[in-house]
Amino acid sequence: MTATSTTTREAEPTALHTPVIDWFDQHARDLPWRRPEAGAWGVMVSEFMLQQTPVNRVLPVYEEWLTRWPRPADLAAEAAGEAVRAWGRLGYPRRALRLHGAAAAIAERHGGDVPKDHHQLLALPGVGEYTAAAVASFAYGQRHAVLDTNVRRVFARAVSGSQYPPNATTAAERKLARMLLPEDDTTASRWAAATMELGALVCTARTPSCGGCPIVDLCAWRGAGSPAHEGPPRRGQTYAGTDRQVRGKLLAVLRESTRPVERAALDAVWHDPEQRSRALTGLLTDGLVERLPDGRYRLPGTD
DNA sequence: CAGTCGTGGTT
DNA sequence: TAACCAAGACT
Repeated sequence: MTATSTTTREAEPTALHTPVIDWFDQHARDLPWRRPEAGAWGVMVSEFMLQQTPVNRVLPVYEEWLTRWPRPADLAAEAAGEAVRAWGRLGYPRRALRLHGAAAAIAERHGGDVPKDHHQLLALPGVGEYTAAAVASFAYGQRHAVLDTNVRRVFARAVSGSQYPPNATTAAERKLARMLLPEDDTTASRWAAATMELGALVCTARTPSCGGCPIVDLCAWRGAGSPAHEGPPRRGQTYAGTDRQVRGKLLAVLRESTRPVERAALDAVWHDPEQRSRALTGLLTDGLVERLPDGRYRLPGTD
């Protein structure tokens, strides 16, 4: 026997794998981007949409996009403004612009196929550390540490014994995630999806369902008596009255209009002229809005 | 590294 | 009801 009798009471890193993956086999949601027919492009589209937007709101828009633009080249052939319009009310519409840009880069540089290489993925607009790892892992079955907010919370609790992870991803978290990663690609990919799902369904931020957790007996946070988060409040951003709200209102007008709109129509969305102007300038700078020679406005490239 | 960037459901 | 939260990226 490999007598790995440790003197500590810490579980072996691999002790978490089987219960979490078995739980995933039983409880994984049947999401469209997890089905084989989704392909790498489906996975990539879903990852963009899921950046800061809940699954339930993504589902219908995802279906629309994949039906309308089944391949990256299909999206790349459209005006960027069409992507912004089809983004609907998912929020953070710059993601639509970036996804359109990623599709164009894939069409031009990668022969129309979502690249498999992690470094090439990272080079695409809108693809950061998380999304590159997620696409490589979920679409191509590669072995990557996939650190999203769910996984970070699961690790913070189960391993580090904290209620919440740090505000920003730390080097220590990356190191831990790599240490916990199963050796073979297939299991690692499964592990990534399973830990994410566990965080989304059981080990939730507000009120975790520890009764249904497959690793509750191994959880360091539970073992410590579920201590409350220490330190300053983790976030706090009001939305009402911010430039973001004004930008949202402006863009909503343009999204819903097939035709270019007059400046007056945009001015009607907000009372404060200064903030209005600042928001519109920001949208123009970001490339989310286009100003025509006649002074009207529209989503970029739309007729 | 902290600020910015949408939107809507839940507590 | 105000605050929190949701598969982040970018500057």
